[in-house]
Amino acid sequence: MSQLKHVTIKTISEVTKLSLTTVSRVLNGSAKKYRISDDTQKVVLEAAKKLNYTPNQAAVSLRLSRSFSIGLVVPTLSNPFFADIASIVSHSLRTKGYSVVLMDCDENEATEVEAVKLLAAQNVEGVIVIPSGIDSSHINILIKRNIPVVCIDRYYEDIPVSYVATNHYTGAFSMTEYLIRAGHTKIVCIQGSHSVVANNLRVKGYKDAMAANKKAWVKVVGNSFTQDNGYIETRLLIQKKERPTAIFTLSDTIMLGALKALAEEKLAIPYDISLVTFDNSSYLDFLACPITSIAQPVNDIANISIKLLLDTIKANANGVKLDQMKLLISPSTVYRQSVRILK
Amino acid sequence: MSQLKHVTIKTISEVTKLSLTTVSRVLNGSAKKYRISDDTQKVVLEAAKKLNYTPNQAAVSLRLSRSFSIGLVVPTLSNPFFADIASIVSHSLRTKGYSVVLMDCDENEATEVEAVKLLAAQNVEGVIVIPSGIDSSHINILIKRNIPVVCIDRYYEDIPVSYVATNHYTGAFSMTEYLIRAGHTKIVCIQGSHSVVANNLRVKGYKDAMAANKKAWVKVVGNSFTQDNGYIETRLLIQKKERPTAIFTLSDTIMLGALKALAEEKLAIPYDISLVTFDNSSYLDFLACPITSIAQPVNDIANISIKLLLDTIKANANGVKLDQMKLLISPSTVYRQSVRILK
DNA sequence: ATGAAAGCGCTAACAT
DNA sequence: ATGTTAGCGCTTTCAT
Repeated sequence: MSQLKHVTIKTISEVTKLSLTTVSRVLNGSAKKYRISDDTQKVVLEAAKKLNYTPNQAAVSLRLSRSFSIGLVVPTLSNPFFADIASIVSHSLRTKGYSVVLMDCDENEATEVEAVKLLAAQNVEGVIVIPSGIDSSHINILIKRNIPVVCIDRYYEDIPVSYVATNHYTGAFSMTEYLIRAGHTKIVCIQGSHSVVANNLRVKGYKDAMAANKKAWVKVVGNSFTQDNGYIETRLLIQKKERPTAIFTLSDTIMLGALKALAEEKLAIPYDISLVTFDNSSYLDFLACPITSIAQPVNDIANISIKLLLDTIKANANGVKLDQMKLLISPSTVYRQSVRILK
Repeated sequence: MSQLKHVTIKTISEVTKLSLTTVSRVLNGSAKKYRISDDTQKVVLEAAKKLNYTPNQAAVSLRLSRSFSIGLVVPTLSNPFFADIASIVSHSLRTKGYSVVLMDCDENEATEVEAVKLLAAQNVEGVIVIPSGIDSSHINILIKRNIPVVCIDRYYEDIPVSYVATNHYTGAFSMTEYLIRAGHTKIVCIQGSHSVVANNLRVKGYKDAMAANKKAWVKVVGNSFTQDNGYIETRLLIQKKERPTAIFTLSDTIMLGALKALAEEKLAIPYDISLVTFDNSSYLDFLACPITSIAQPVNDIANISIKLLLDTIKANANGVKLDQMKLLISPSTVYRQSVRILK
């Protein structure tokens, strides 16, 4: 290790002939609290600057038992929805004095468990997690250690952790009703993975809307949030003699697959078949036929989660236990030209 | 602070009636090195598990003067290219025992400077940065503190920092030649921001290819990596009497704007005009006309950067100074149906 | 095979 | 207005 000797407050104390305490006080901004003279402050500050001093965070953390860092656990940043949230979270927490330790779990539950354990060991002051699975035992490690947790998007049934998510149910419900109002009766829903709560809520929204409007032709197909799934299911659907009049894909990835299948069969949207989706990626506007979509309220979700987490941390520090919050943020619908009005 | 007393090695030492030293040795895996008996090991391990012990990273860091963390500075995760890199970096570094501290700078240079300073204060062992600007002084803070740095995508002319990037020049060059070989003569290039090195290299690739093939009709327009820019420039271009036969947009965002302008004027790709782009977002396959594109080698870039950084860290620890590396990774071209063969 | 003790860099009682 | 000192949790040299 040929590192040049680190500059510490001790170095500065020697150089300035002042005590460690005084140097420390000046350097961490509690100078006026201890009425340290302007002259002294100046001497210390100058020495610090000249020596290029930076505090050793490990020492501060150890001393204060605070890490000034917050964990962010995401399934994968390849998903733009998660990436957008990570972007806001990282950026916003930094302005509040926290570093963000990122854990990308590659959509793997086992990886997520490891990630959470690592965060616990690092004594993060809180963690925001977008869970990949349904098992909550690893989250319990955090709870037991009294580390505040906020879930985004997906949540656990069995533990009292606050969460904020899109109101998937009302989103899917209102989109389905929109199709029904437009005169569609044979509306099929291509879903993502059943092990994802968000998916199931969307499916329920679709089903309930169909039931509420006395539509008998209820059909849910598919099993994953992939283009392949959208492609395969759509191919199967359009081959049947009783072809749906509208397709509701539960994600943009699924939608892309559906699009490909429709194009291959030369079916035009919305003339031959209507198509709506969930996510509202920015390219929807620029497709051959711009696709109507439910838009998740990413900004609100990220900002509310941060506020919730920081509030919990603060309450915790004061020995107060905050109630679990369940916040469902209403998504908006972006109407484009992919739905044919049949009546 | 109503925290329950933390479990430390001291707790375990008291419970097991063994010394701190022994407990520490067992817990950090150096048991056999000190020939600690199996019985003792078992006792310690069991107590640790029962008490739910996790080491205090701050203490370890302080003691070892190692942080086990690496900084990742990105302009914004809203850009899928950066998000993909962040995903791989976070995931891969964790398997190598490092945490990743994420700094999303919101494409703001001042924010980036702050971010870098924070990373320095945290004693990260290295940092991977995708620079937002061209000023390098903040990076010098890291260099001075002997913290290894690797740049991705963009780099600094004036400091000897290793970097890895797409070979923007050859990518644009070969794409342009492809258009020329297809018989195009009036090829226009819609560029992004001139303050971005990657942009300028792409422009140069385009120009050089045109020159190498003696094409006089060389035209570069535009000034930012946005849909608006693509839209506006394309509207202007197609209004002219001497309309280009092909448009080369230097990013997918720009391309989306171009697409919109073309659709509004009912110009069909590739029949009325050909279109190629740079980035290769996954939706290109599903557009009305699938668009031919240069694909950045994200995986290679991320993995090579990581290797480079870790090698530098290792060398550093041994007092060796590694040479600056400049790695340009060749992008690939994904051919789709957006180019009309004119000869 | 196990332990005692020093010290990493910092902060905060507790002096004065 | 400034200084002395103990200690946060851990690793490691040096003993035994």
